[in-house]
Amino acid sequence: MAELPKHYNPQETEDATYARWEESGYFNPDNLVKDGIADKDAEAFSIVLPPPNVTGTLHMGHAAMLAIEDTLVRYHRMRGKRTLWVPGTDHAAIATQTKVEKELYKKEGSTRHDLGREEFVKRVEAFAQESHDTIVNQVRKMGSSVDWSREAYTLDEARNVAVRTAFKKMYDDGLIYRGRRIVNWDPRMQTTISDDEIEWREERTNFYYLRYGPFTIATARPETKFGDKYVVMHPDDKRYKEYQSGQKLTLEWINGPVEATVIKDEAIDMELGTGVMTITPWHDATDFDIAERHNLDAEQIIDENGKLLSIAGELAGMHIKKARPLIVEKLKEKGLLERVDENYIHRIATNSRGGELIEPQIKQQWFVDVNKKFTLPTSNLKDIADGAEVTLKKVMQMAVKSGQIEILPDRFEKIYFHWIDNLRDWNISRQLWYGHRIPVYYCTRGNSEARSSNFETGCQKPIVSIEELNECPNCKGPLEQDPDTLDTWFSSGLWTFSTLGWPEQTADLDVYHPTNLLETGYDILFFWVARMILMSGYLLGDIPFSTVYLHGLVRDEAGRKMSKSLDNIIDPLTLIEKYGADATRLSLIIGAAPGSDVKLSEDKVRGYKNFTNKLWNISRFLLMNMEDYDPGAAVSFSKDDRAILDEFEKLAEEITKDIEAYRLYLAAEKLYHYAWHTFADTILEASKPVLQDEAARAARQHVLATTWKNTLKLLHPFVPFVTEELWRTMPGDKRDLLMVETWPHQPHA
RNA sequence: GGGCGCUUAGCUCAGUUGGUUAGAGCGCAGCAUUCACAUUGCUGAGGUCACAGGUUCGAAUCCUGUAGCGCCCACCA
Repeated sequence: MAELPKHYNPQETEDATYARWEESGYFNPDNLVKDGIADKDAEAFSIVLPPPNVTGTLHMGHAAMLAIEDTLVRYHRMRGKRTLWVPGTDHAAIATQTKVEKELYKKEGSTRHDLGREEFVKRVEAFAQESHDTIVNQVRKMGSSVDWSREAYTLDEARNVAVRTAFKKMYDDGLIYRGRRIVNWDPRMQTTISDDEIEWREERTNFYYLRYGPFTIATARPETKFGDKYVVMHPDDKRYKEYQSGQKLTLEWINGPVEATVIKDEAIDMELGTGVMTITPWHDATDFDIAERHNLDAEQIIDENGKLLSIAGELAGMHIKKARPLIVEKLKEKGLLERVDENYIHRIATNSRGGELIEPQIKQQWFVDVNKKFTLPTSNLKDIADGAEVTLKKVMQMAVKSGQIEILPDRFEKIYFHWIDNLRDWNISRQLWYGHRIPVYYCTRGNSEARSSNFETGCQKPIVSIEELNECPNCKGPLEQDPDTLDTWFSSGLWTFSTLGWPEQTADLDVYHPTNLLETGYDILFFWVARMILMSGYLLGDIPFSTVYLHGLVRDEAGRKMSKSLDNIIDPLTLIEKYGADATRLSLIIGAAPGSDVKLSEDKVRGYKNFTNKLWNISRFLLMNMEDYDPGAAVSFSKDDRAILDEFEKLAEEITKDIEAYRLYLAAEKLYHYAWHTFADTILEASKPVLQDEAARAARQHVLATTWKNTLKLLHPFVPFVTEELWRTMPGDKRDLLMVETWPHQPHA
């Protein structure tokens, strides 16, 4: 038996250990079955890796995610289950495209339009590939036991088929429609974004009270007011009962007299200001809704670059930022400005990916209708019968309300329901070039404005196709594909089953779907988790996973978010190099209850590095006292021997319970305490004289060897590298790899 | 405006359905040096469990209120 070095040096062994795991093939459950490690009809345990964005490198949040998921996966694998963890990456359309556009502008001074669509997409693909390789390397460094043979990308060929299939089915069921609606337009990125991608900020601005005929109206955005020709008040407002709905008034406005129409609508807050407002349906969501209800005209004031249109008269062509003070000046001159409130707090919408101001615009876009009824032919959803008529909203609600999906911590279930209650139709089209192109074609024969026509008859209808089309299937005429791409979450929503082969009815889909667990950050509960429930519910009539485990954010030691501007980012790879992957993993698991943020400091990681060294030295001590150990010899245990074995049994039971209940932080802490302060400080110290005693030595050797081996098993999911390395040195019966050893406690036995 | 959460030792956090003197890690103080490990061991100091009421034989734990911090949602023009 070789003697171990005095200290544990993770750098020397981690990569080789990972290579041994990978070469064994046991990350792939098919091999577990083939080699008899898992029974061929053993229970399955499957999770998908939330695919990291190919926008660069992994951060501490990813490291936390990998640590938690790998711990659970390794536990279930040791429990003898057919365990599958599917890896992959996400094309993250808007984030990736923005990143490449920025670099392009910085390095070459050119825009995507200078390159053209095809060339630009090539550049993005090259960047994505590079990021992908970096990410894959980092995933390995963390020790993640993912099945690389099943790796997927949200934008690869197989996923494209899934996306087009899903789109077509939804379109055919009337759940996807194209419509002119008010959307969130980012003038800088030149694309729309969904409601969820908006980040609201508060800003102190001037609030202008303007004379509008006999009324006073108020606005923070006078530059939108040129075209206002509807004046709206609440139907119950007694102050304005002399005005009738539909009544016309001629009054003096910014660029001369206008004919205004009185509208009565209950959306108006009588308490607020004067209780009267004018509306700008083209550039405000509330106003748009009012206009829709009363069938009013909408006029565009601001163009897609944020500049005023001809309606602004002499200010046409000017950017709204510049124009505002000039408009105010003009209003003042005309005597239309009554007063200004200078301390008004205005909420402004910005793009959460890039921070640019959002300018609402009316645009032709594709939407998913979340309130439209459809029939679910077959349903595995609890409380929804085969053939039931439901809506997407209802599917999302029922999956959680019925208890079929459990969200941890459970307070997020409330947040989830609240979000669904407020959910509006999902804008899925993006004016980006990187992403799944919308699988819709327009026949352009005799129809030069194909995309803006209303598609009533024949081949003037849009053609939705799973296969790529080159000519119109009706008239063989030329086709034009919709230039837009899909919201990245449309493809991510399919992730649990698109990675398993859907739309093919594969064996993987049969065995591993629904997945058991979805572990991700709480910040993407709506973006992703909800969309997966929607897609799986609709396309499969099933849940995508039965448990959702939401981890918190990894913050710096002062509790601040890690960000470039604060320069407080800790790179997981740096930590791994300095302290080892095991110490890094433990520091992200201990003290991290689901849903709560973790504060990370290097001190914490250093502490766990010491712990891995302690484990090393426990083994070292044991080996030094095992030269004459005969694992097969019959021994009789003393009372103390039995006490050690009993105590371990209790520990194993507790750890198992904690892991089953997703209390990883508790399990890890208990193991830490047991290994260090019970096994090393108490049991080993007490064993030193016992090992000197000829009569008691053999039994104690046996107790220490078996207990320590079992402790390594319990520890393995948390600190896989050091335990795997130590496993090689342990005497007695064992499998080659600790990774596929049997868990030392069977629950429900 | 609506909703949710947090507040326990200097710091980071446990405390699983209310039950004996409230725990851990880090940090701090003292002691120990060729013992598996100084990346160590032993000992110790340190808490009116945010505050005020209430329920109970018994409350860090349940209820009500207050304060501070944080998060989510929302069409106050």
